[in-house]
Amino acid sequence: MARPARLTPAAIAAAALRLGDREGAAAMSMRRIAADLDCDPMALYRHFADREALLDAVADAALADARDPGPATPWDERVRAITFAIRSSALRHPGIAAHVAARPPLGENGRRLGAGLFAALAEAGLAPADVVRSSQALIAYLAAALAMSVQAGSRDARWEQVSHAVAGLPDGPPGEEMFAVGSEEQFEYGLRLLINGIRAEAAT
Amino acid sequence: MARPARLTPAAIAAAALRLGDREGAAAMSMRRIAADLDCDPMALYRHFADREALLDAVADAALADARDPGPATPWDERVRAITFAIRSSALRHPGIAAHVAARPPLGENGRRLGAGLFAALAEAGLAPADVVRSSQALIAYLAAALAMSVQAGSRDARWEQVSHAVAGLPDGPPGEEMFAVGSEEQFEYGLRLLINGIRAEAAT
DNA sequence: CCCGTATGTCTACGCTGTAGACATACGGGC
DNA sequence: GCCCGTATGTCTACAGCGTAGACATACGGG
Repeated sequence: MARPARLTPAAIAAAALRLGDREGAAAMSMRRIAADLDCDPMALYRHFADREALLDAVADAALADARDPGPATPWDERVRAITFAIRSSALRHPGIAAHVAARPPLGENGRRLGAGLFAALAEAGLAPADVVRSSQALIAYLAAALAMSVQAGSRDARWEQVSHAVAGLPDGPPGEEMFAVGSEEQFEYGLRLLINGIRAEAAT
Repeated sequence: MARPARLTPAAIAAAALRLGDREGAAAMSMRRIAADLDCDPMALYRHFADREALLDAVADAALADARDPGPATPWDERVRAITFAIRSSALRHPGIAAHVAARPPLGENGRRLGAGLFAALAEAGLAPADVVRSSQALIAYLAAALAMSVQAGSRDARWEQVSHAVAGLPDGPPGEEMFAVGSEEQFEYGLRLLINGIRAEAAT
């Protein structure tokens, strides 16, 4: 990657994101990112306090194309849409999906999507305190499902082992998606549980 | 810590757990653990394939005192009990709670508690496939809530900033627990959403 | 008694994040 | 036009990490 005229936080984050996509999460070290930008590793510290701050920016950059359908959409569909948008944006960059999941959404995109979630839940008729609690439950679920999706693809797919071990099933063929942990279908099921729970809560 | 007569996986995990409790997650390096056991770092590799495997054992050890109330308890209370037990066991060891959250529960204790969860959900009347899906949704939520609890205590409590930023509230006094993200009350709220969602699902 | 295996030790390699001193380039005030 | 303060990038160096590979020792069964 050619070096830009001047380094900026956005350019650095974008370069790191591409690097992570291309070579995996482990490649996103300060030295490696700097090499990709053809600059000194220490130059990055002029723009980010530390590696953690840089990765936060990368995580937010990964959410740039996640869209909130806006207030015209019914609240439950909007919640679904925002949640799925975050999920698929993050999964498009598996290298940093784990980081997206592990960090509070403090960047520009995170705040934008969070605001949409708040608005949708308020429209559902929840009390303000429950709006906060519900959205955090949703984000928590989303984050963990994301982390599992990423892990399921790597290592030895150990989550499948869990289902087998716990269910006491034989270790034969897994019956396909029954144990596809990070799958979209699995994700959607849990999301439905939460949305139905929210609907019930709003009705009281 | 005195060195045991012979190193065993259990002894190593226990020592690492104590070390993590005493000096924080960052202290659980192979070198530091070995120093605590008064042995060579490489000796640990005779008992664990790599650091990751060792931390898995530590995470499982942290769940040793989490209890499943057993089949006599109604399914929803049992789900609550197991989930809370895992949460509080993990929080008792904040140094490794993040690791508990990030790893599939493949250890002895993890399987035991997972089996309890499966049994409770089956008793709720869910189809087998939905038992798996629901339990994974619960575990996902639990894991993320755990991770947030731990983070909330460290760094700069940035999750609170999220609520403020997204809600567009002034940065004045936080109104106490309204934004206490990893709090037990927040956790319980999300858990109730899920359990109510499960109940609804089981009714169909 | 002896040998194979299990266990622990030592050294070394390549990597990490980042502190601190230094060079350079730029933009506004005289 | 010059000059200086600040912003930006570079260099060196340090302490720490996980762990590969060769080596020593200790133990239990034939």
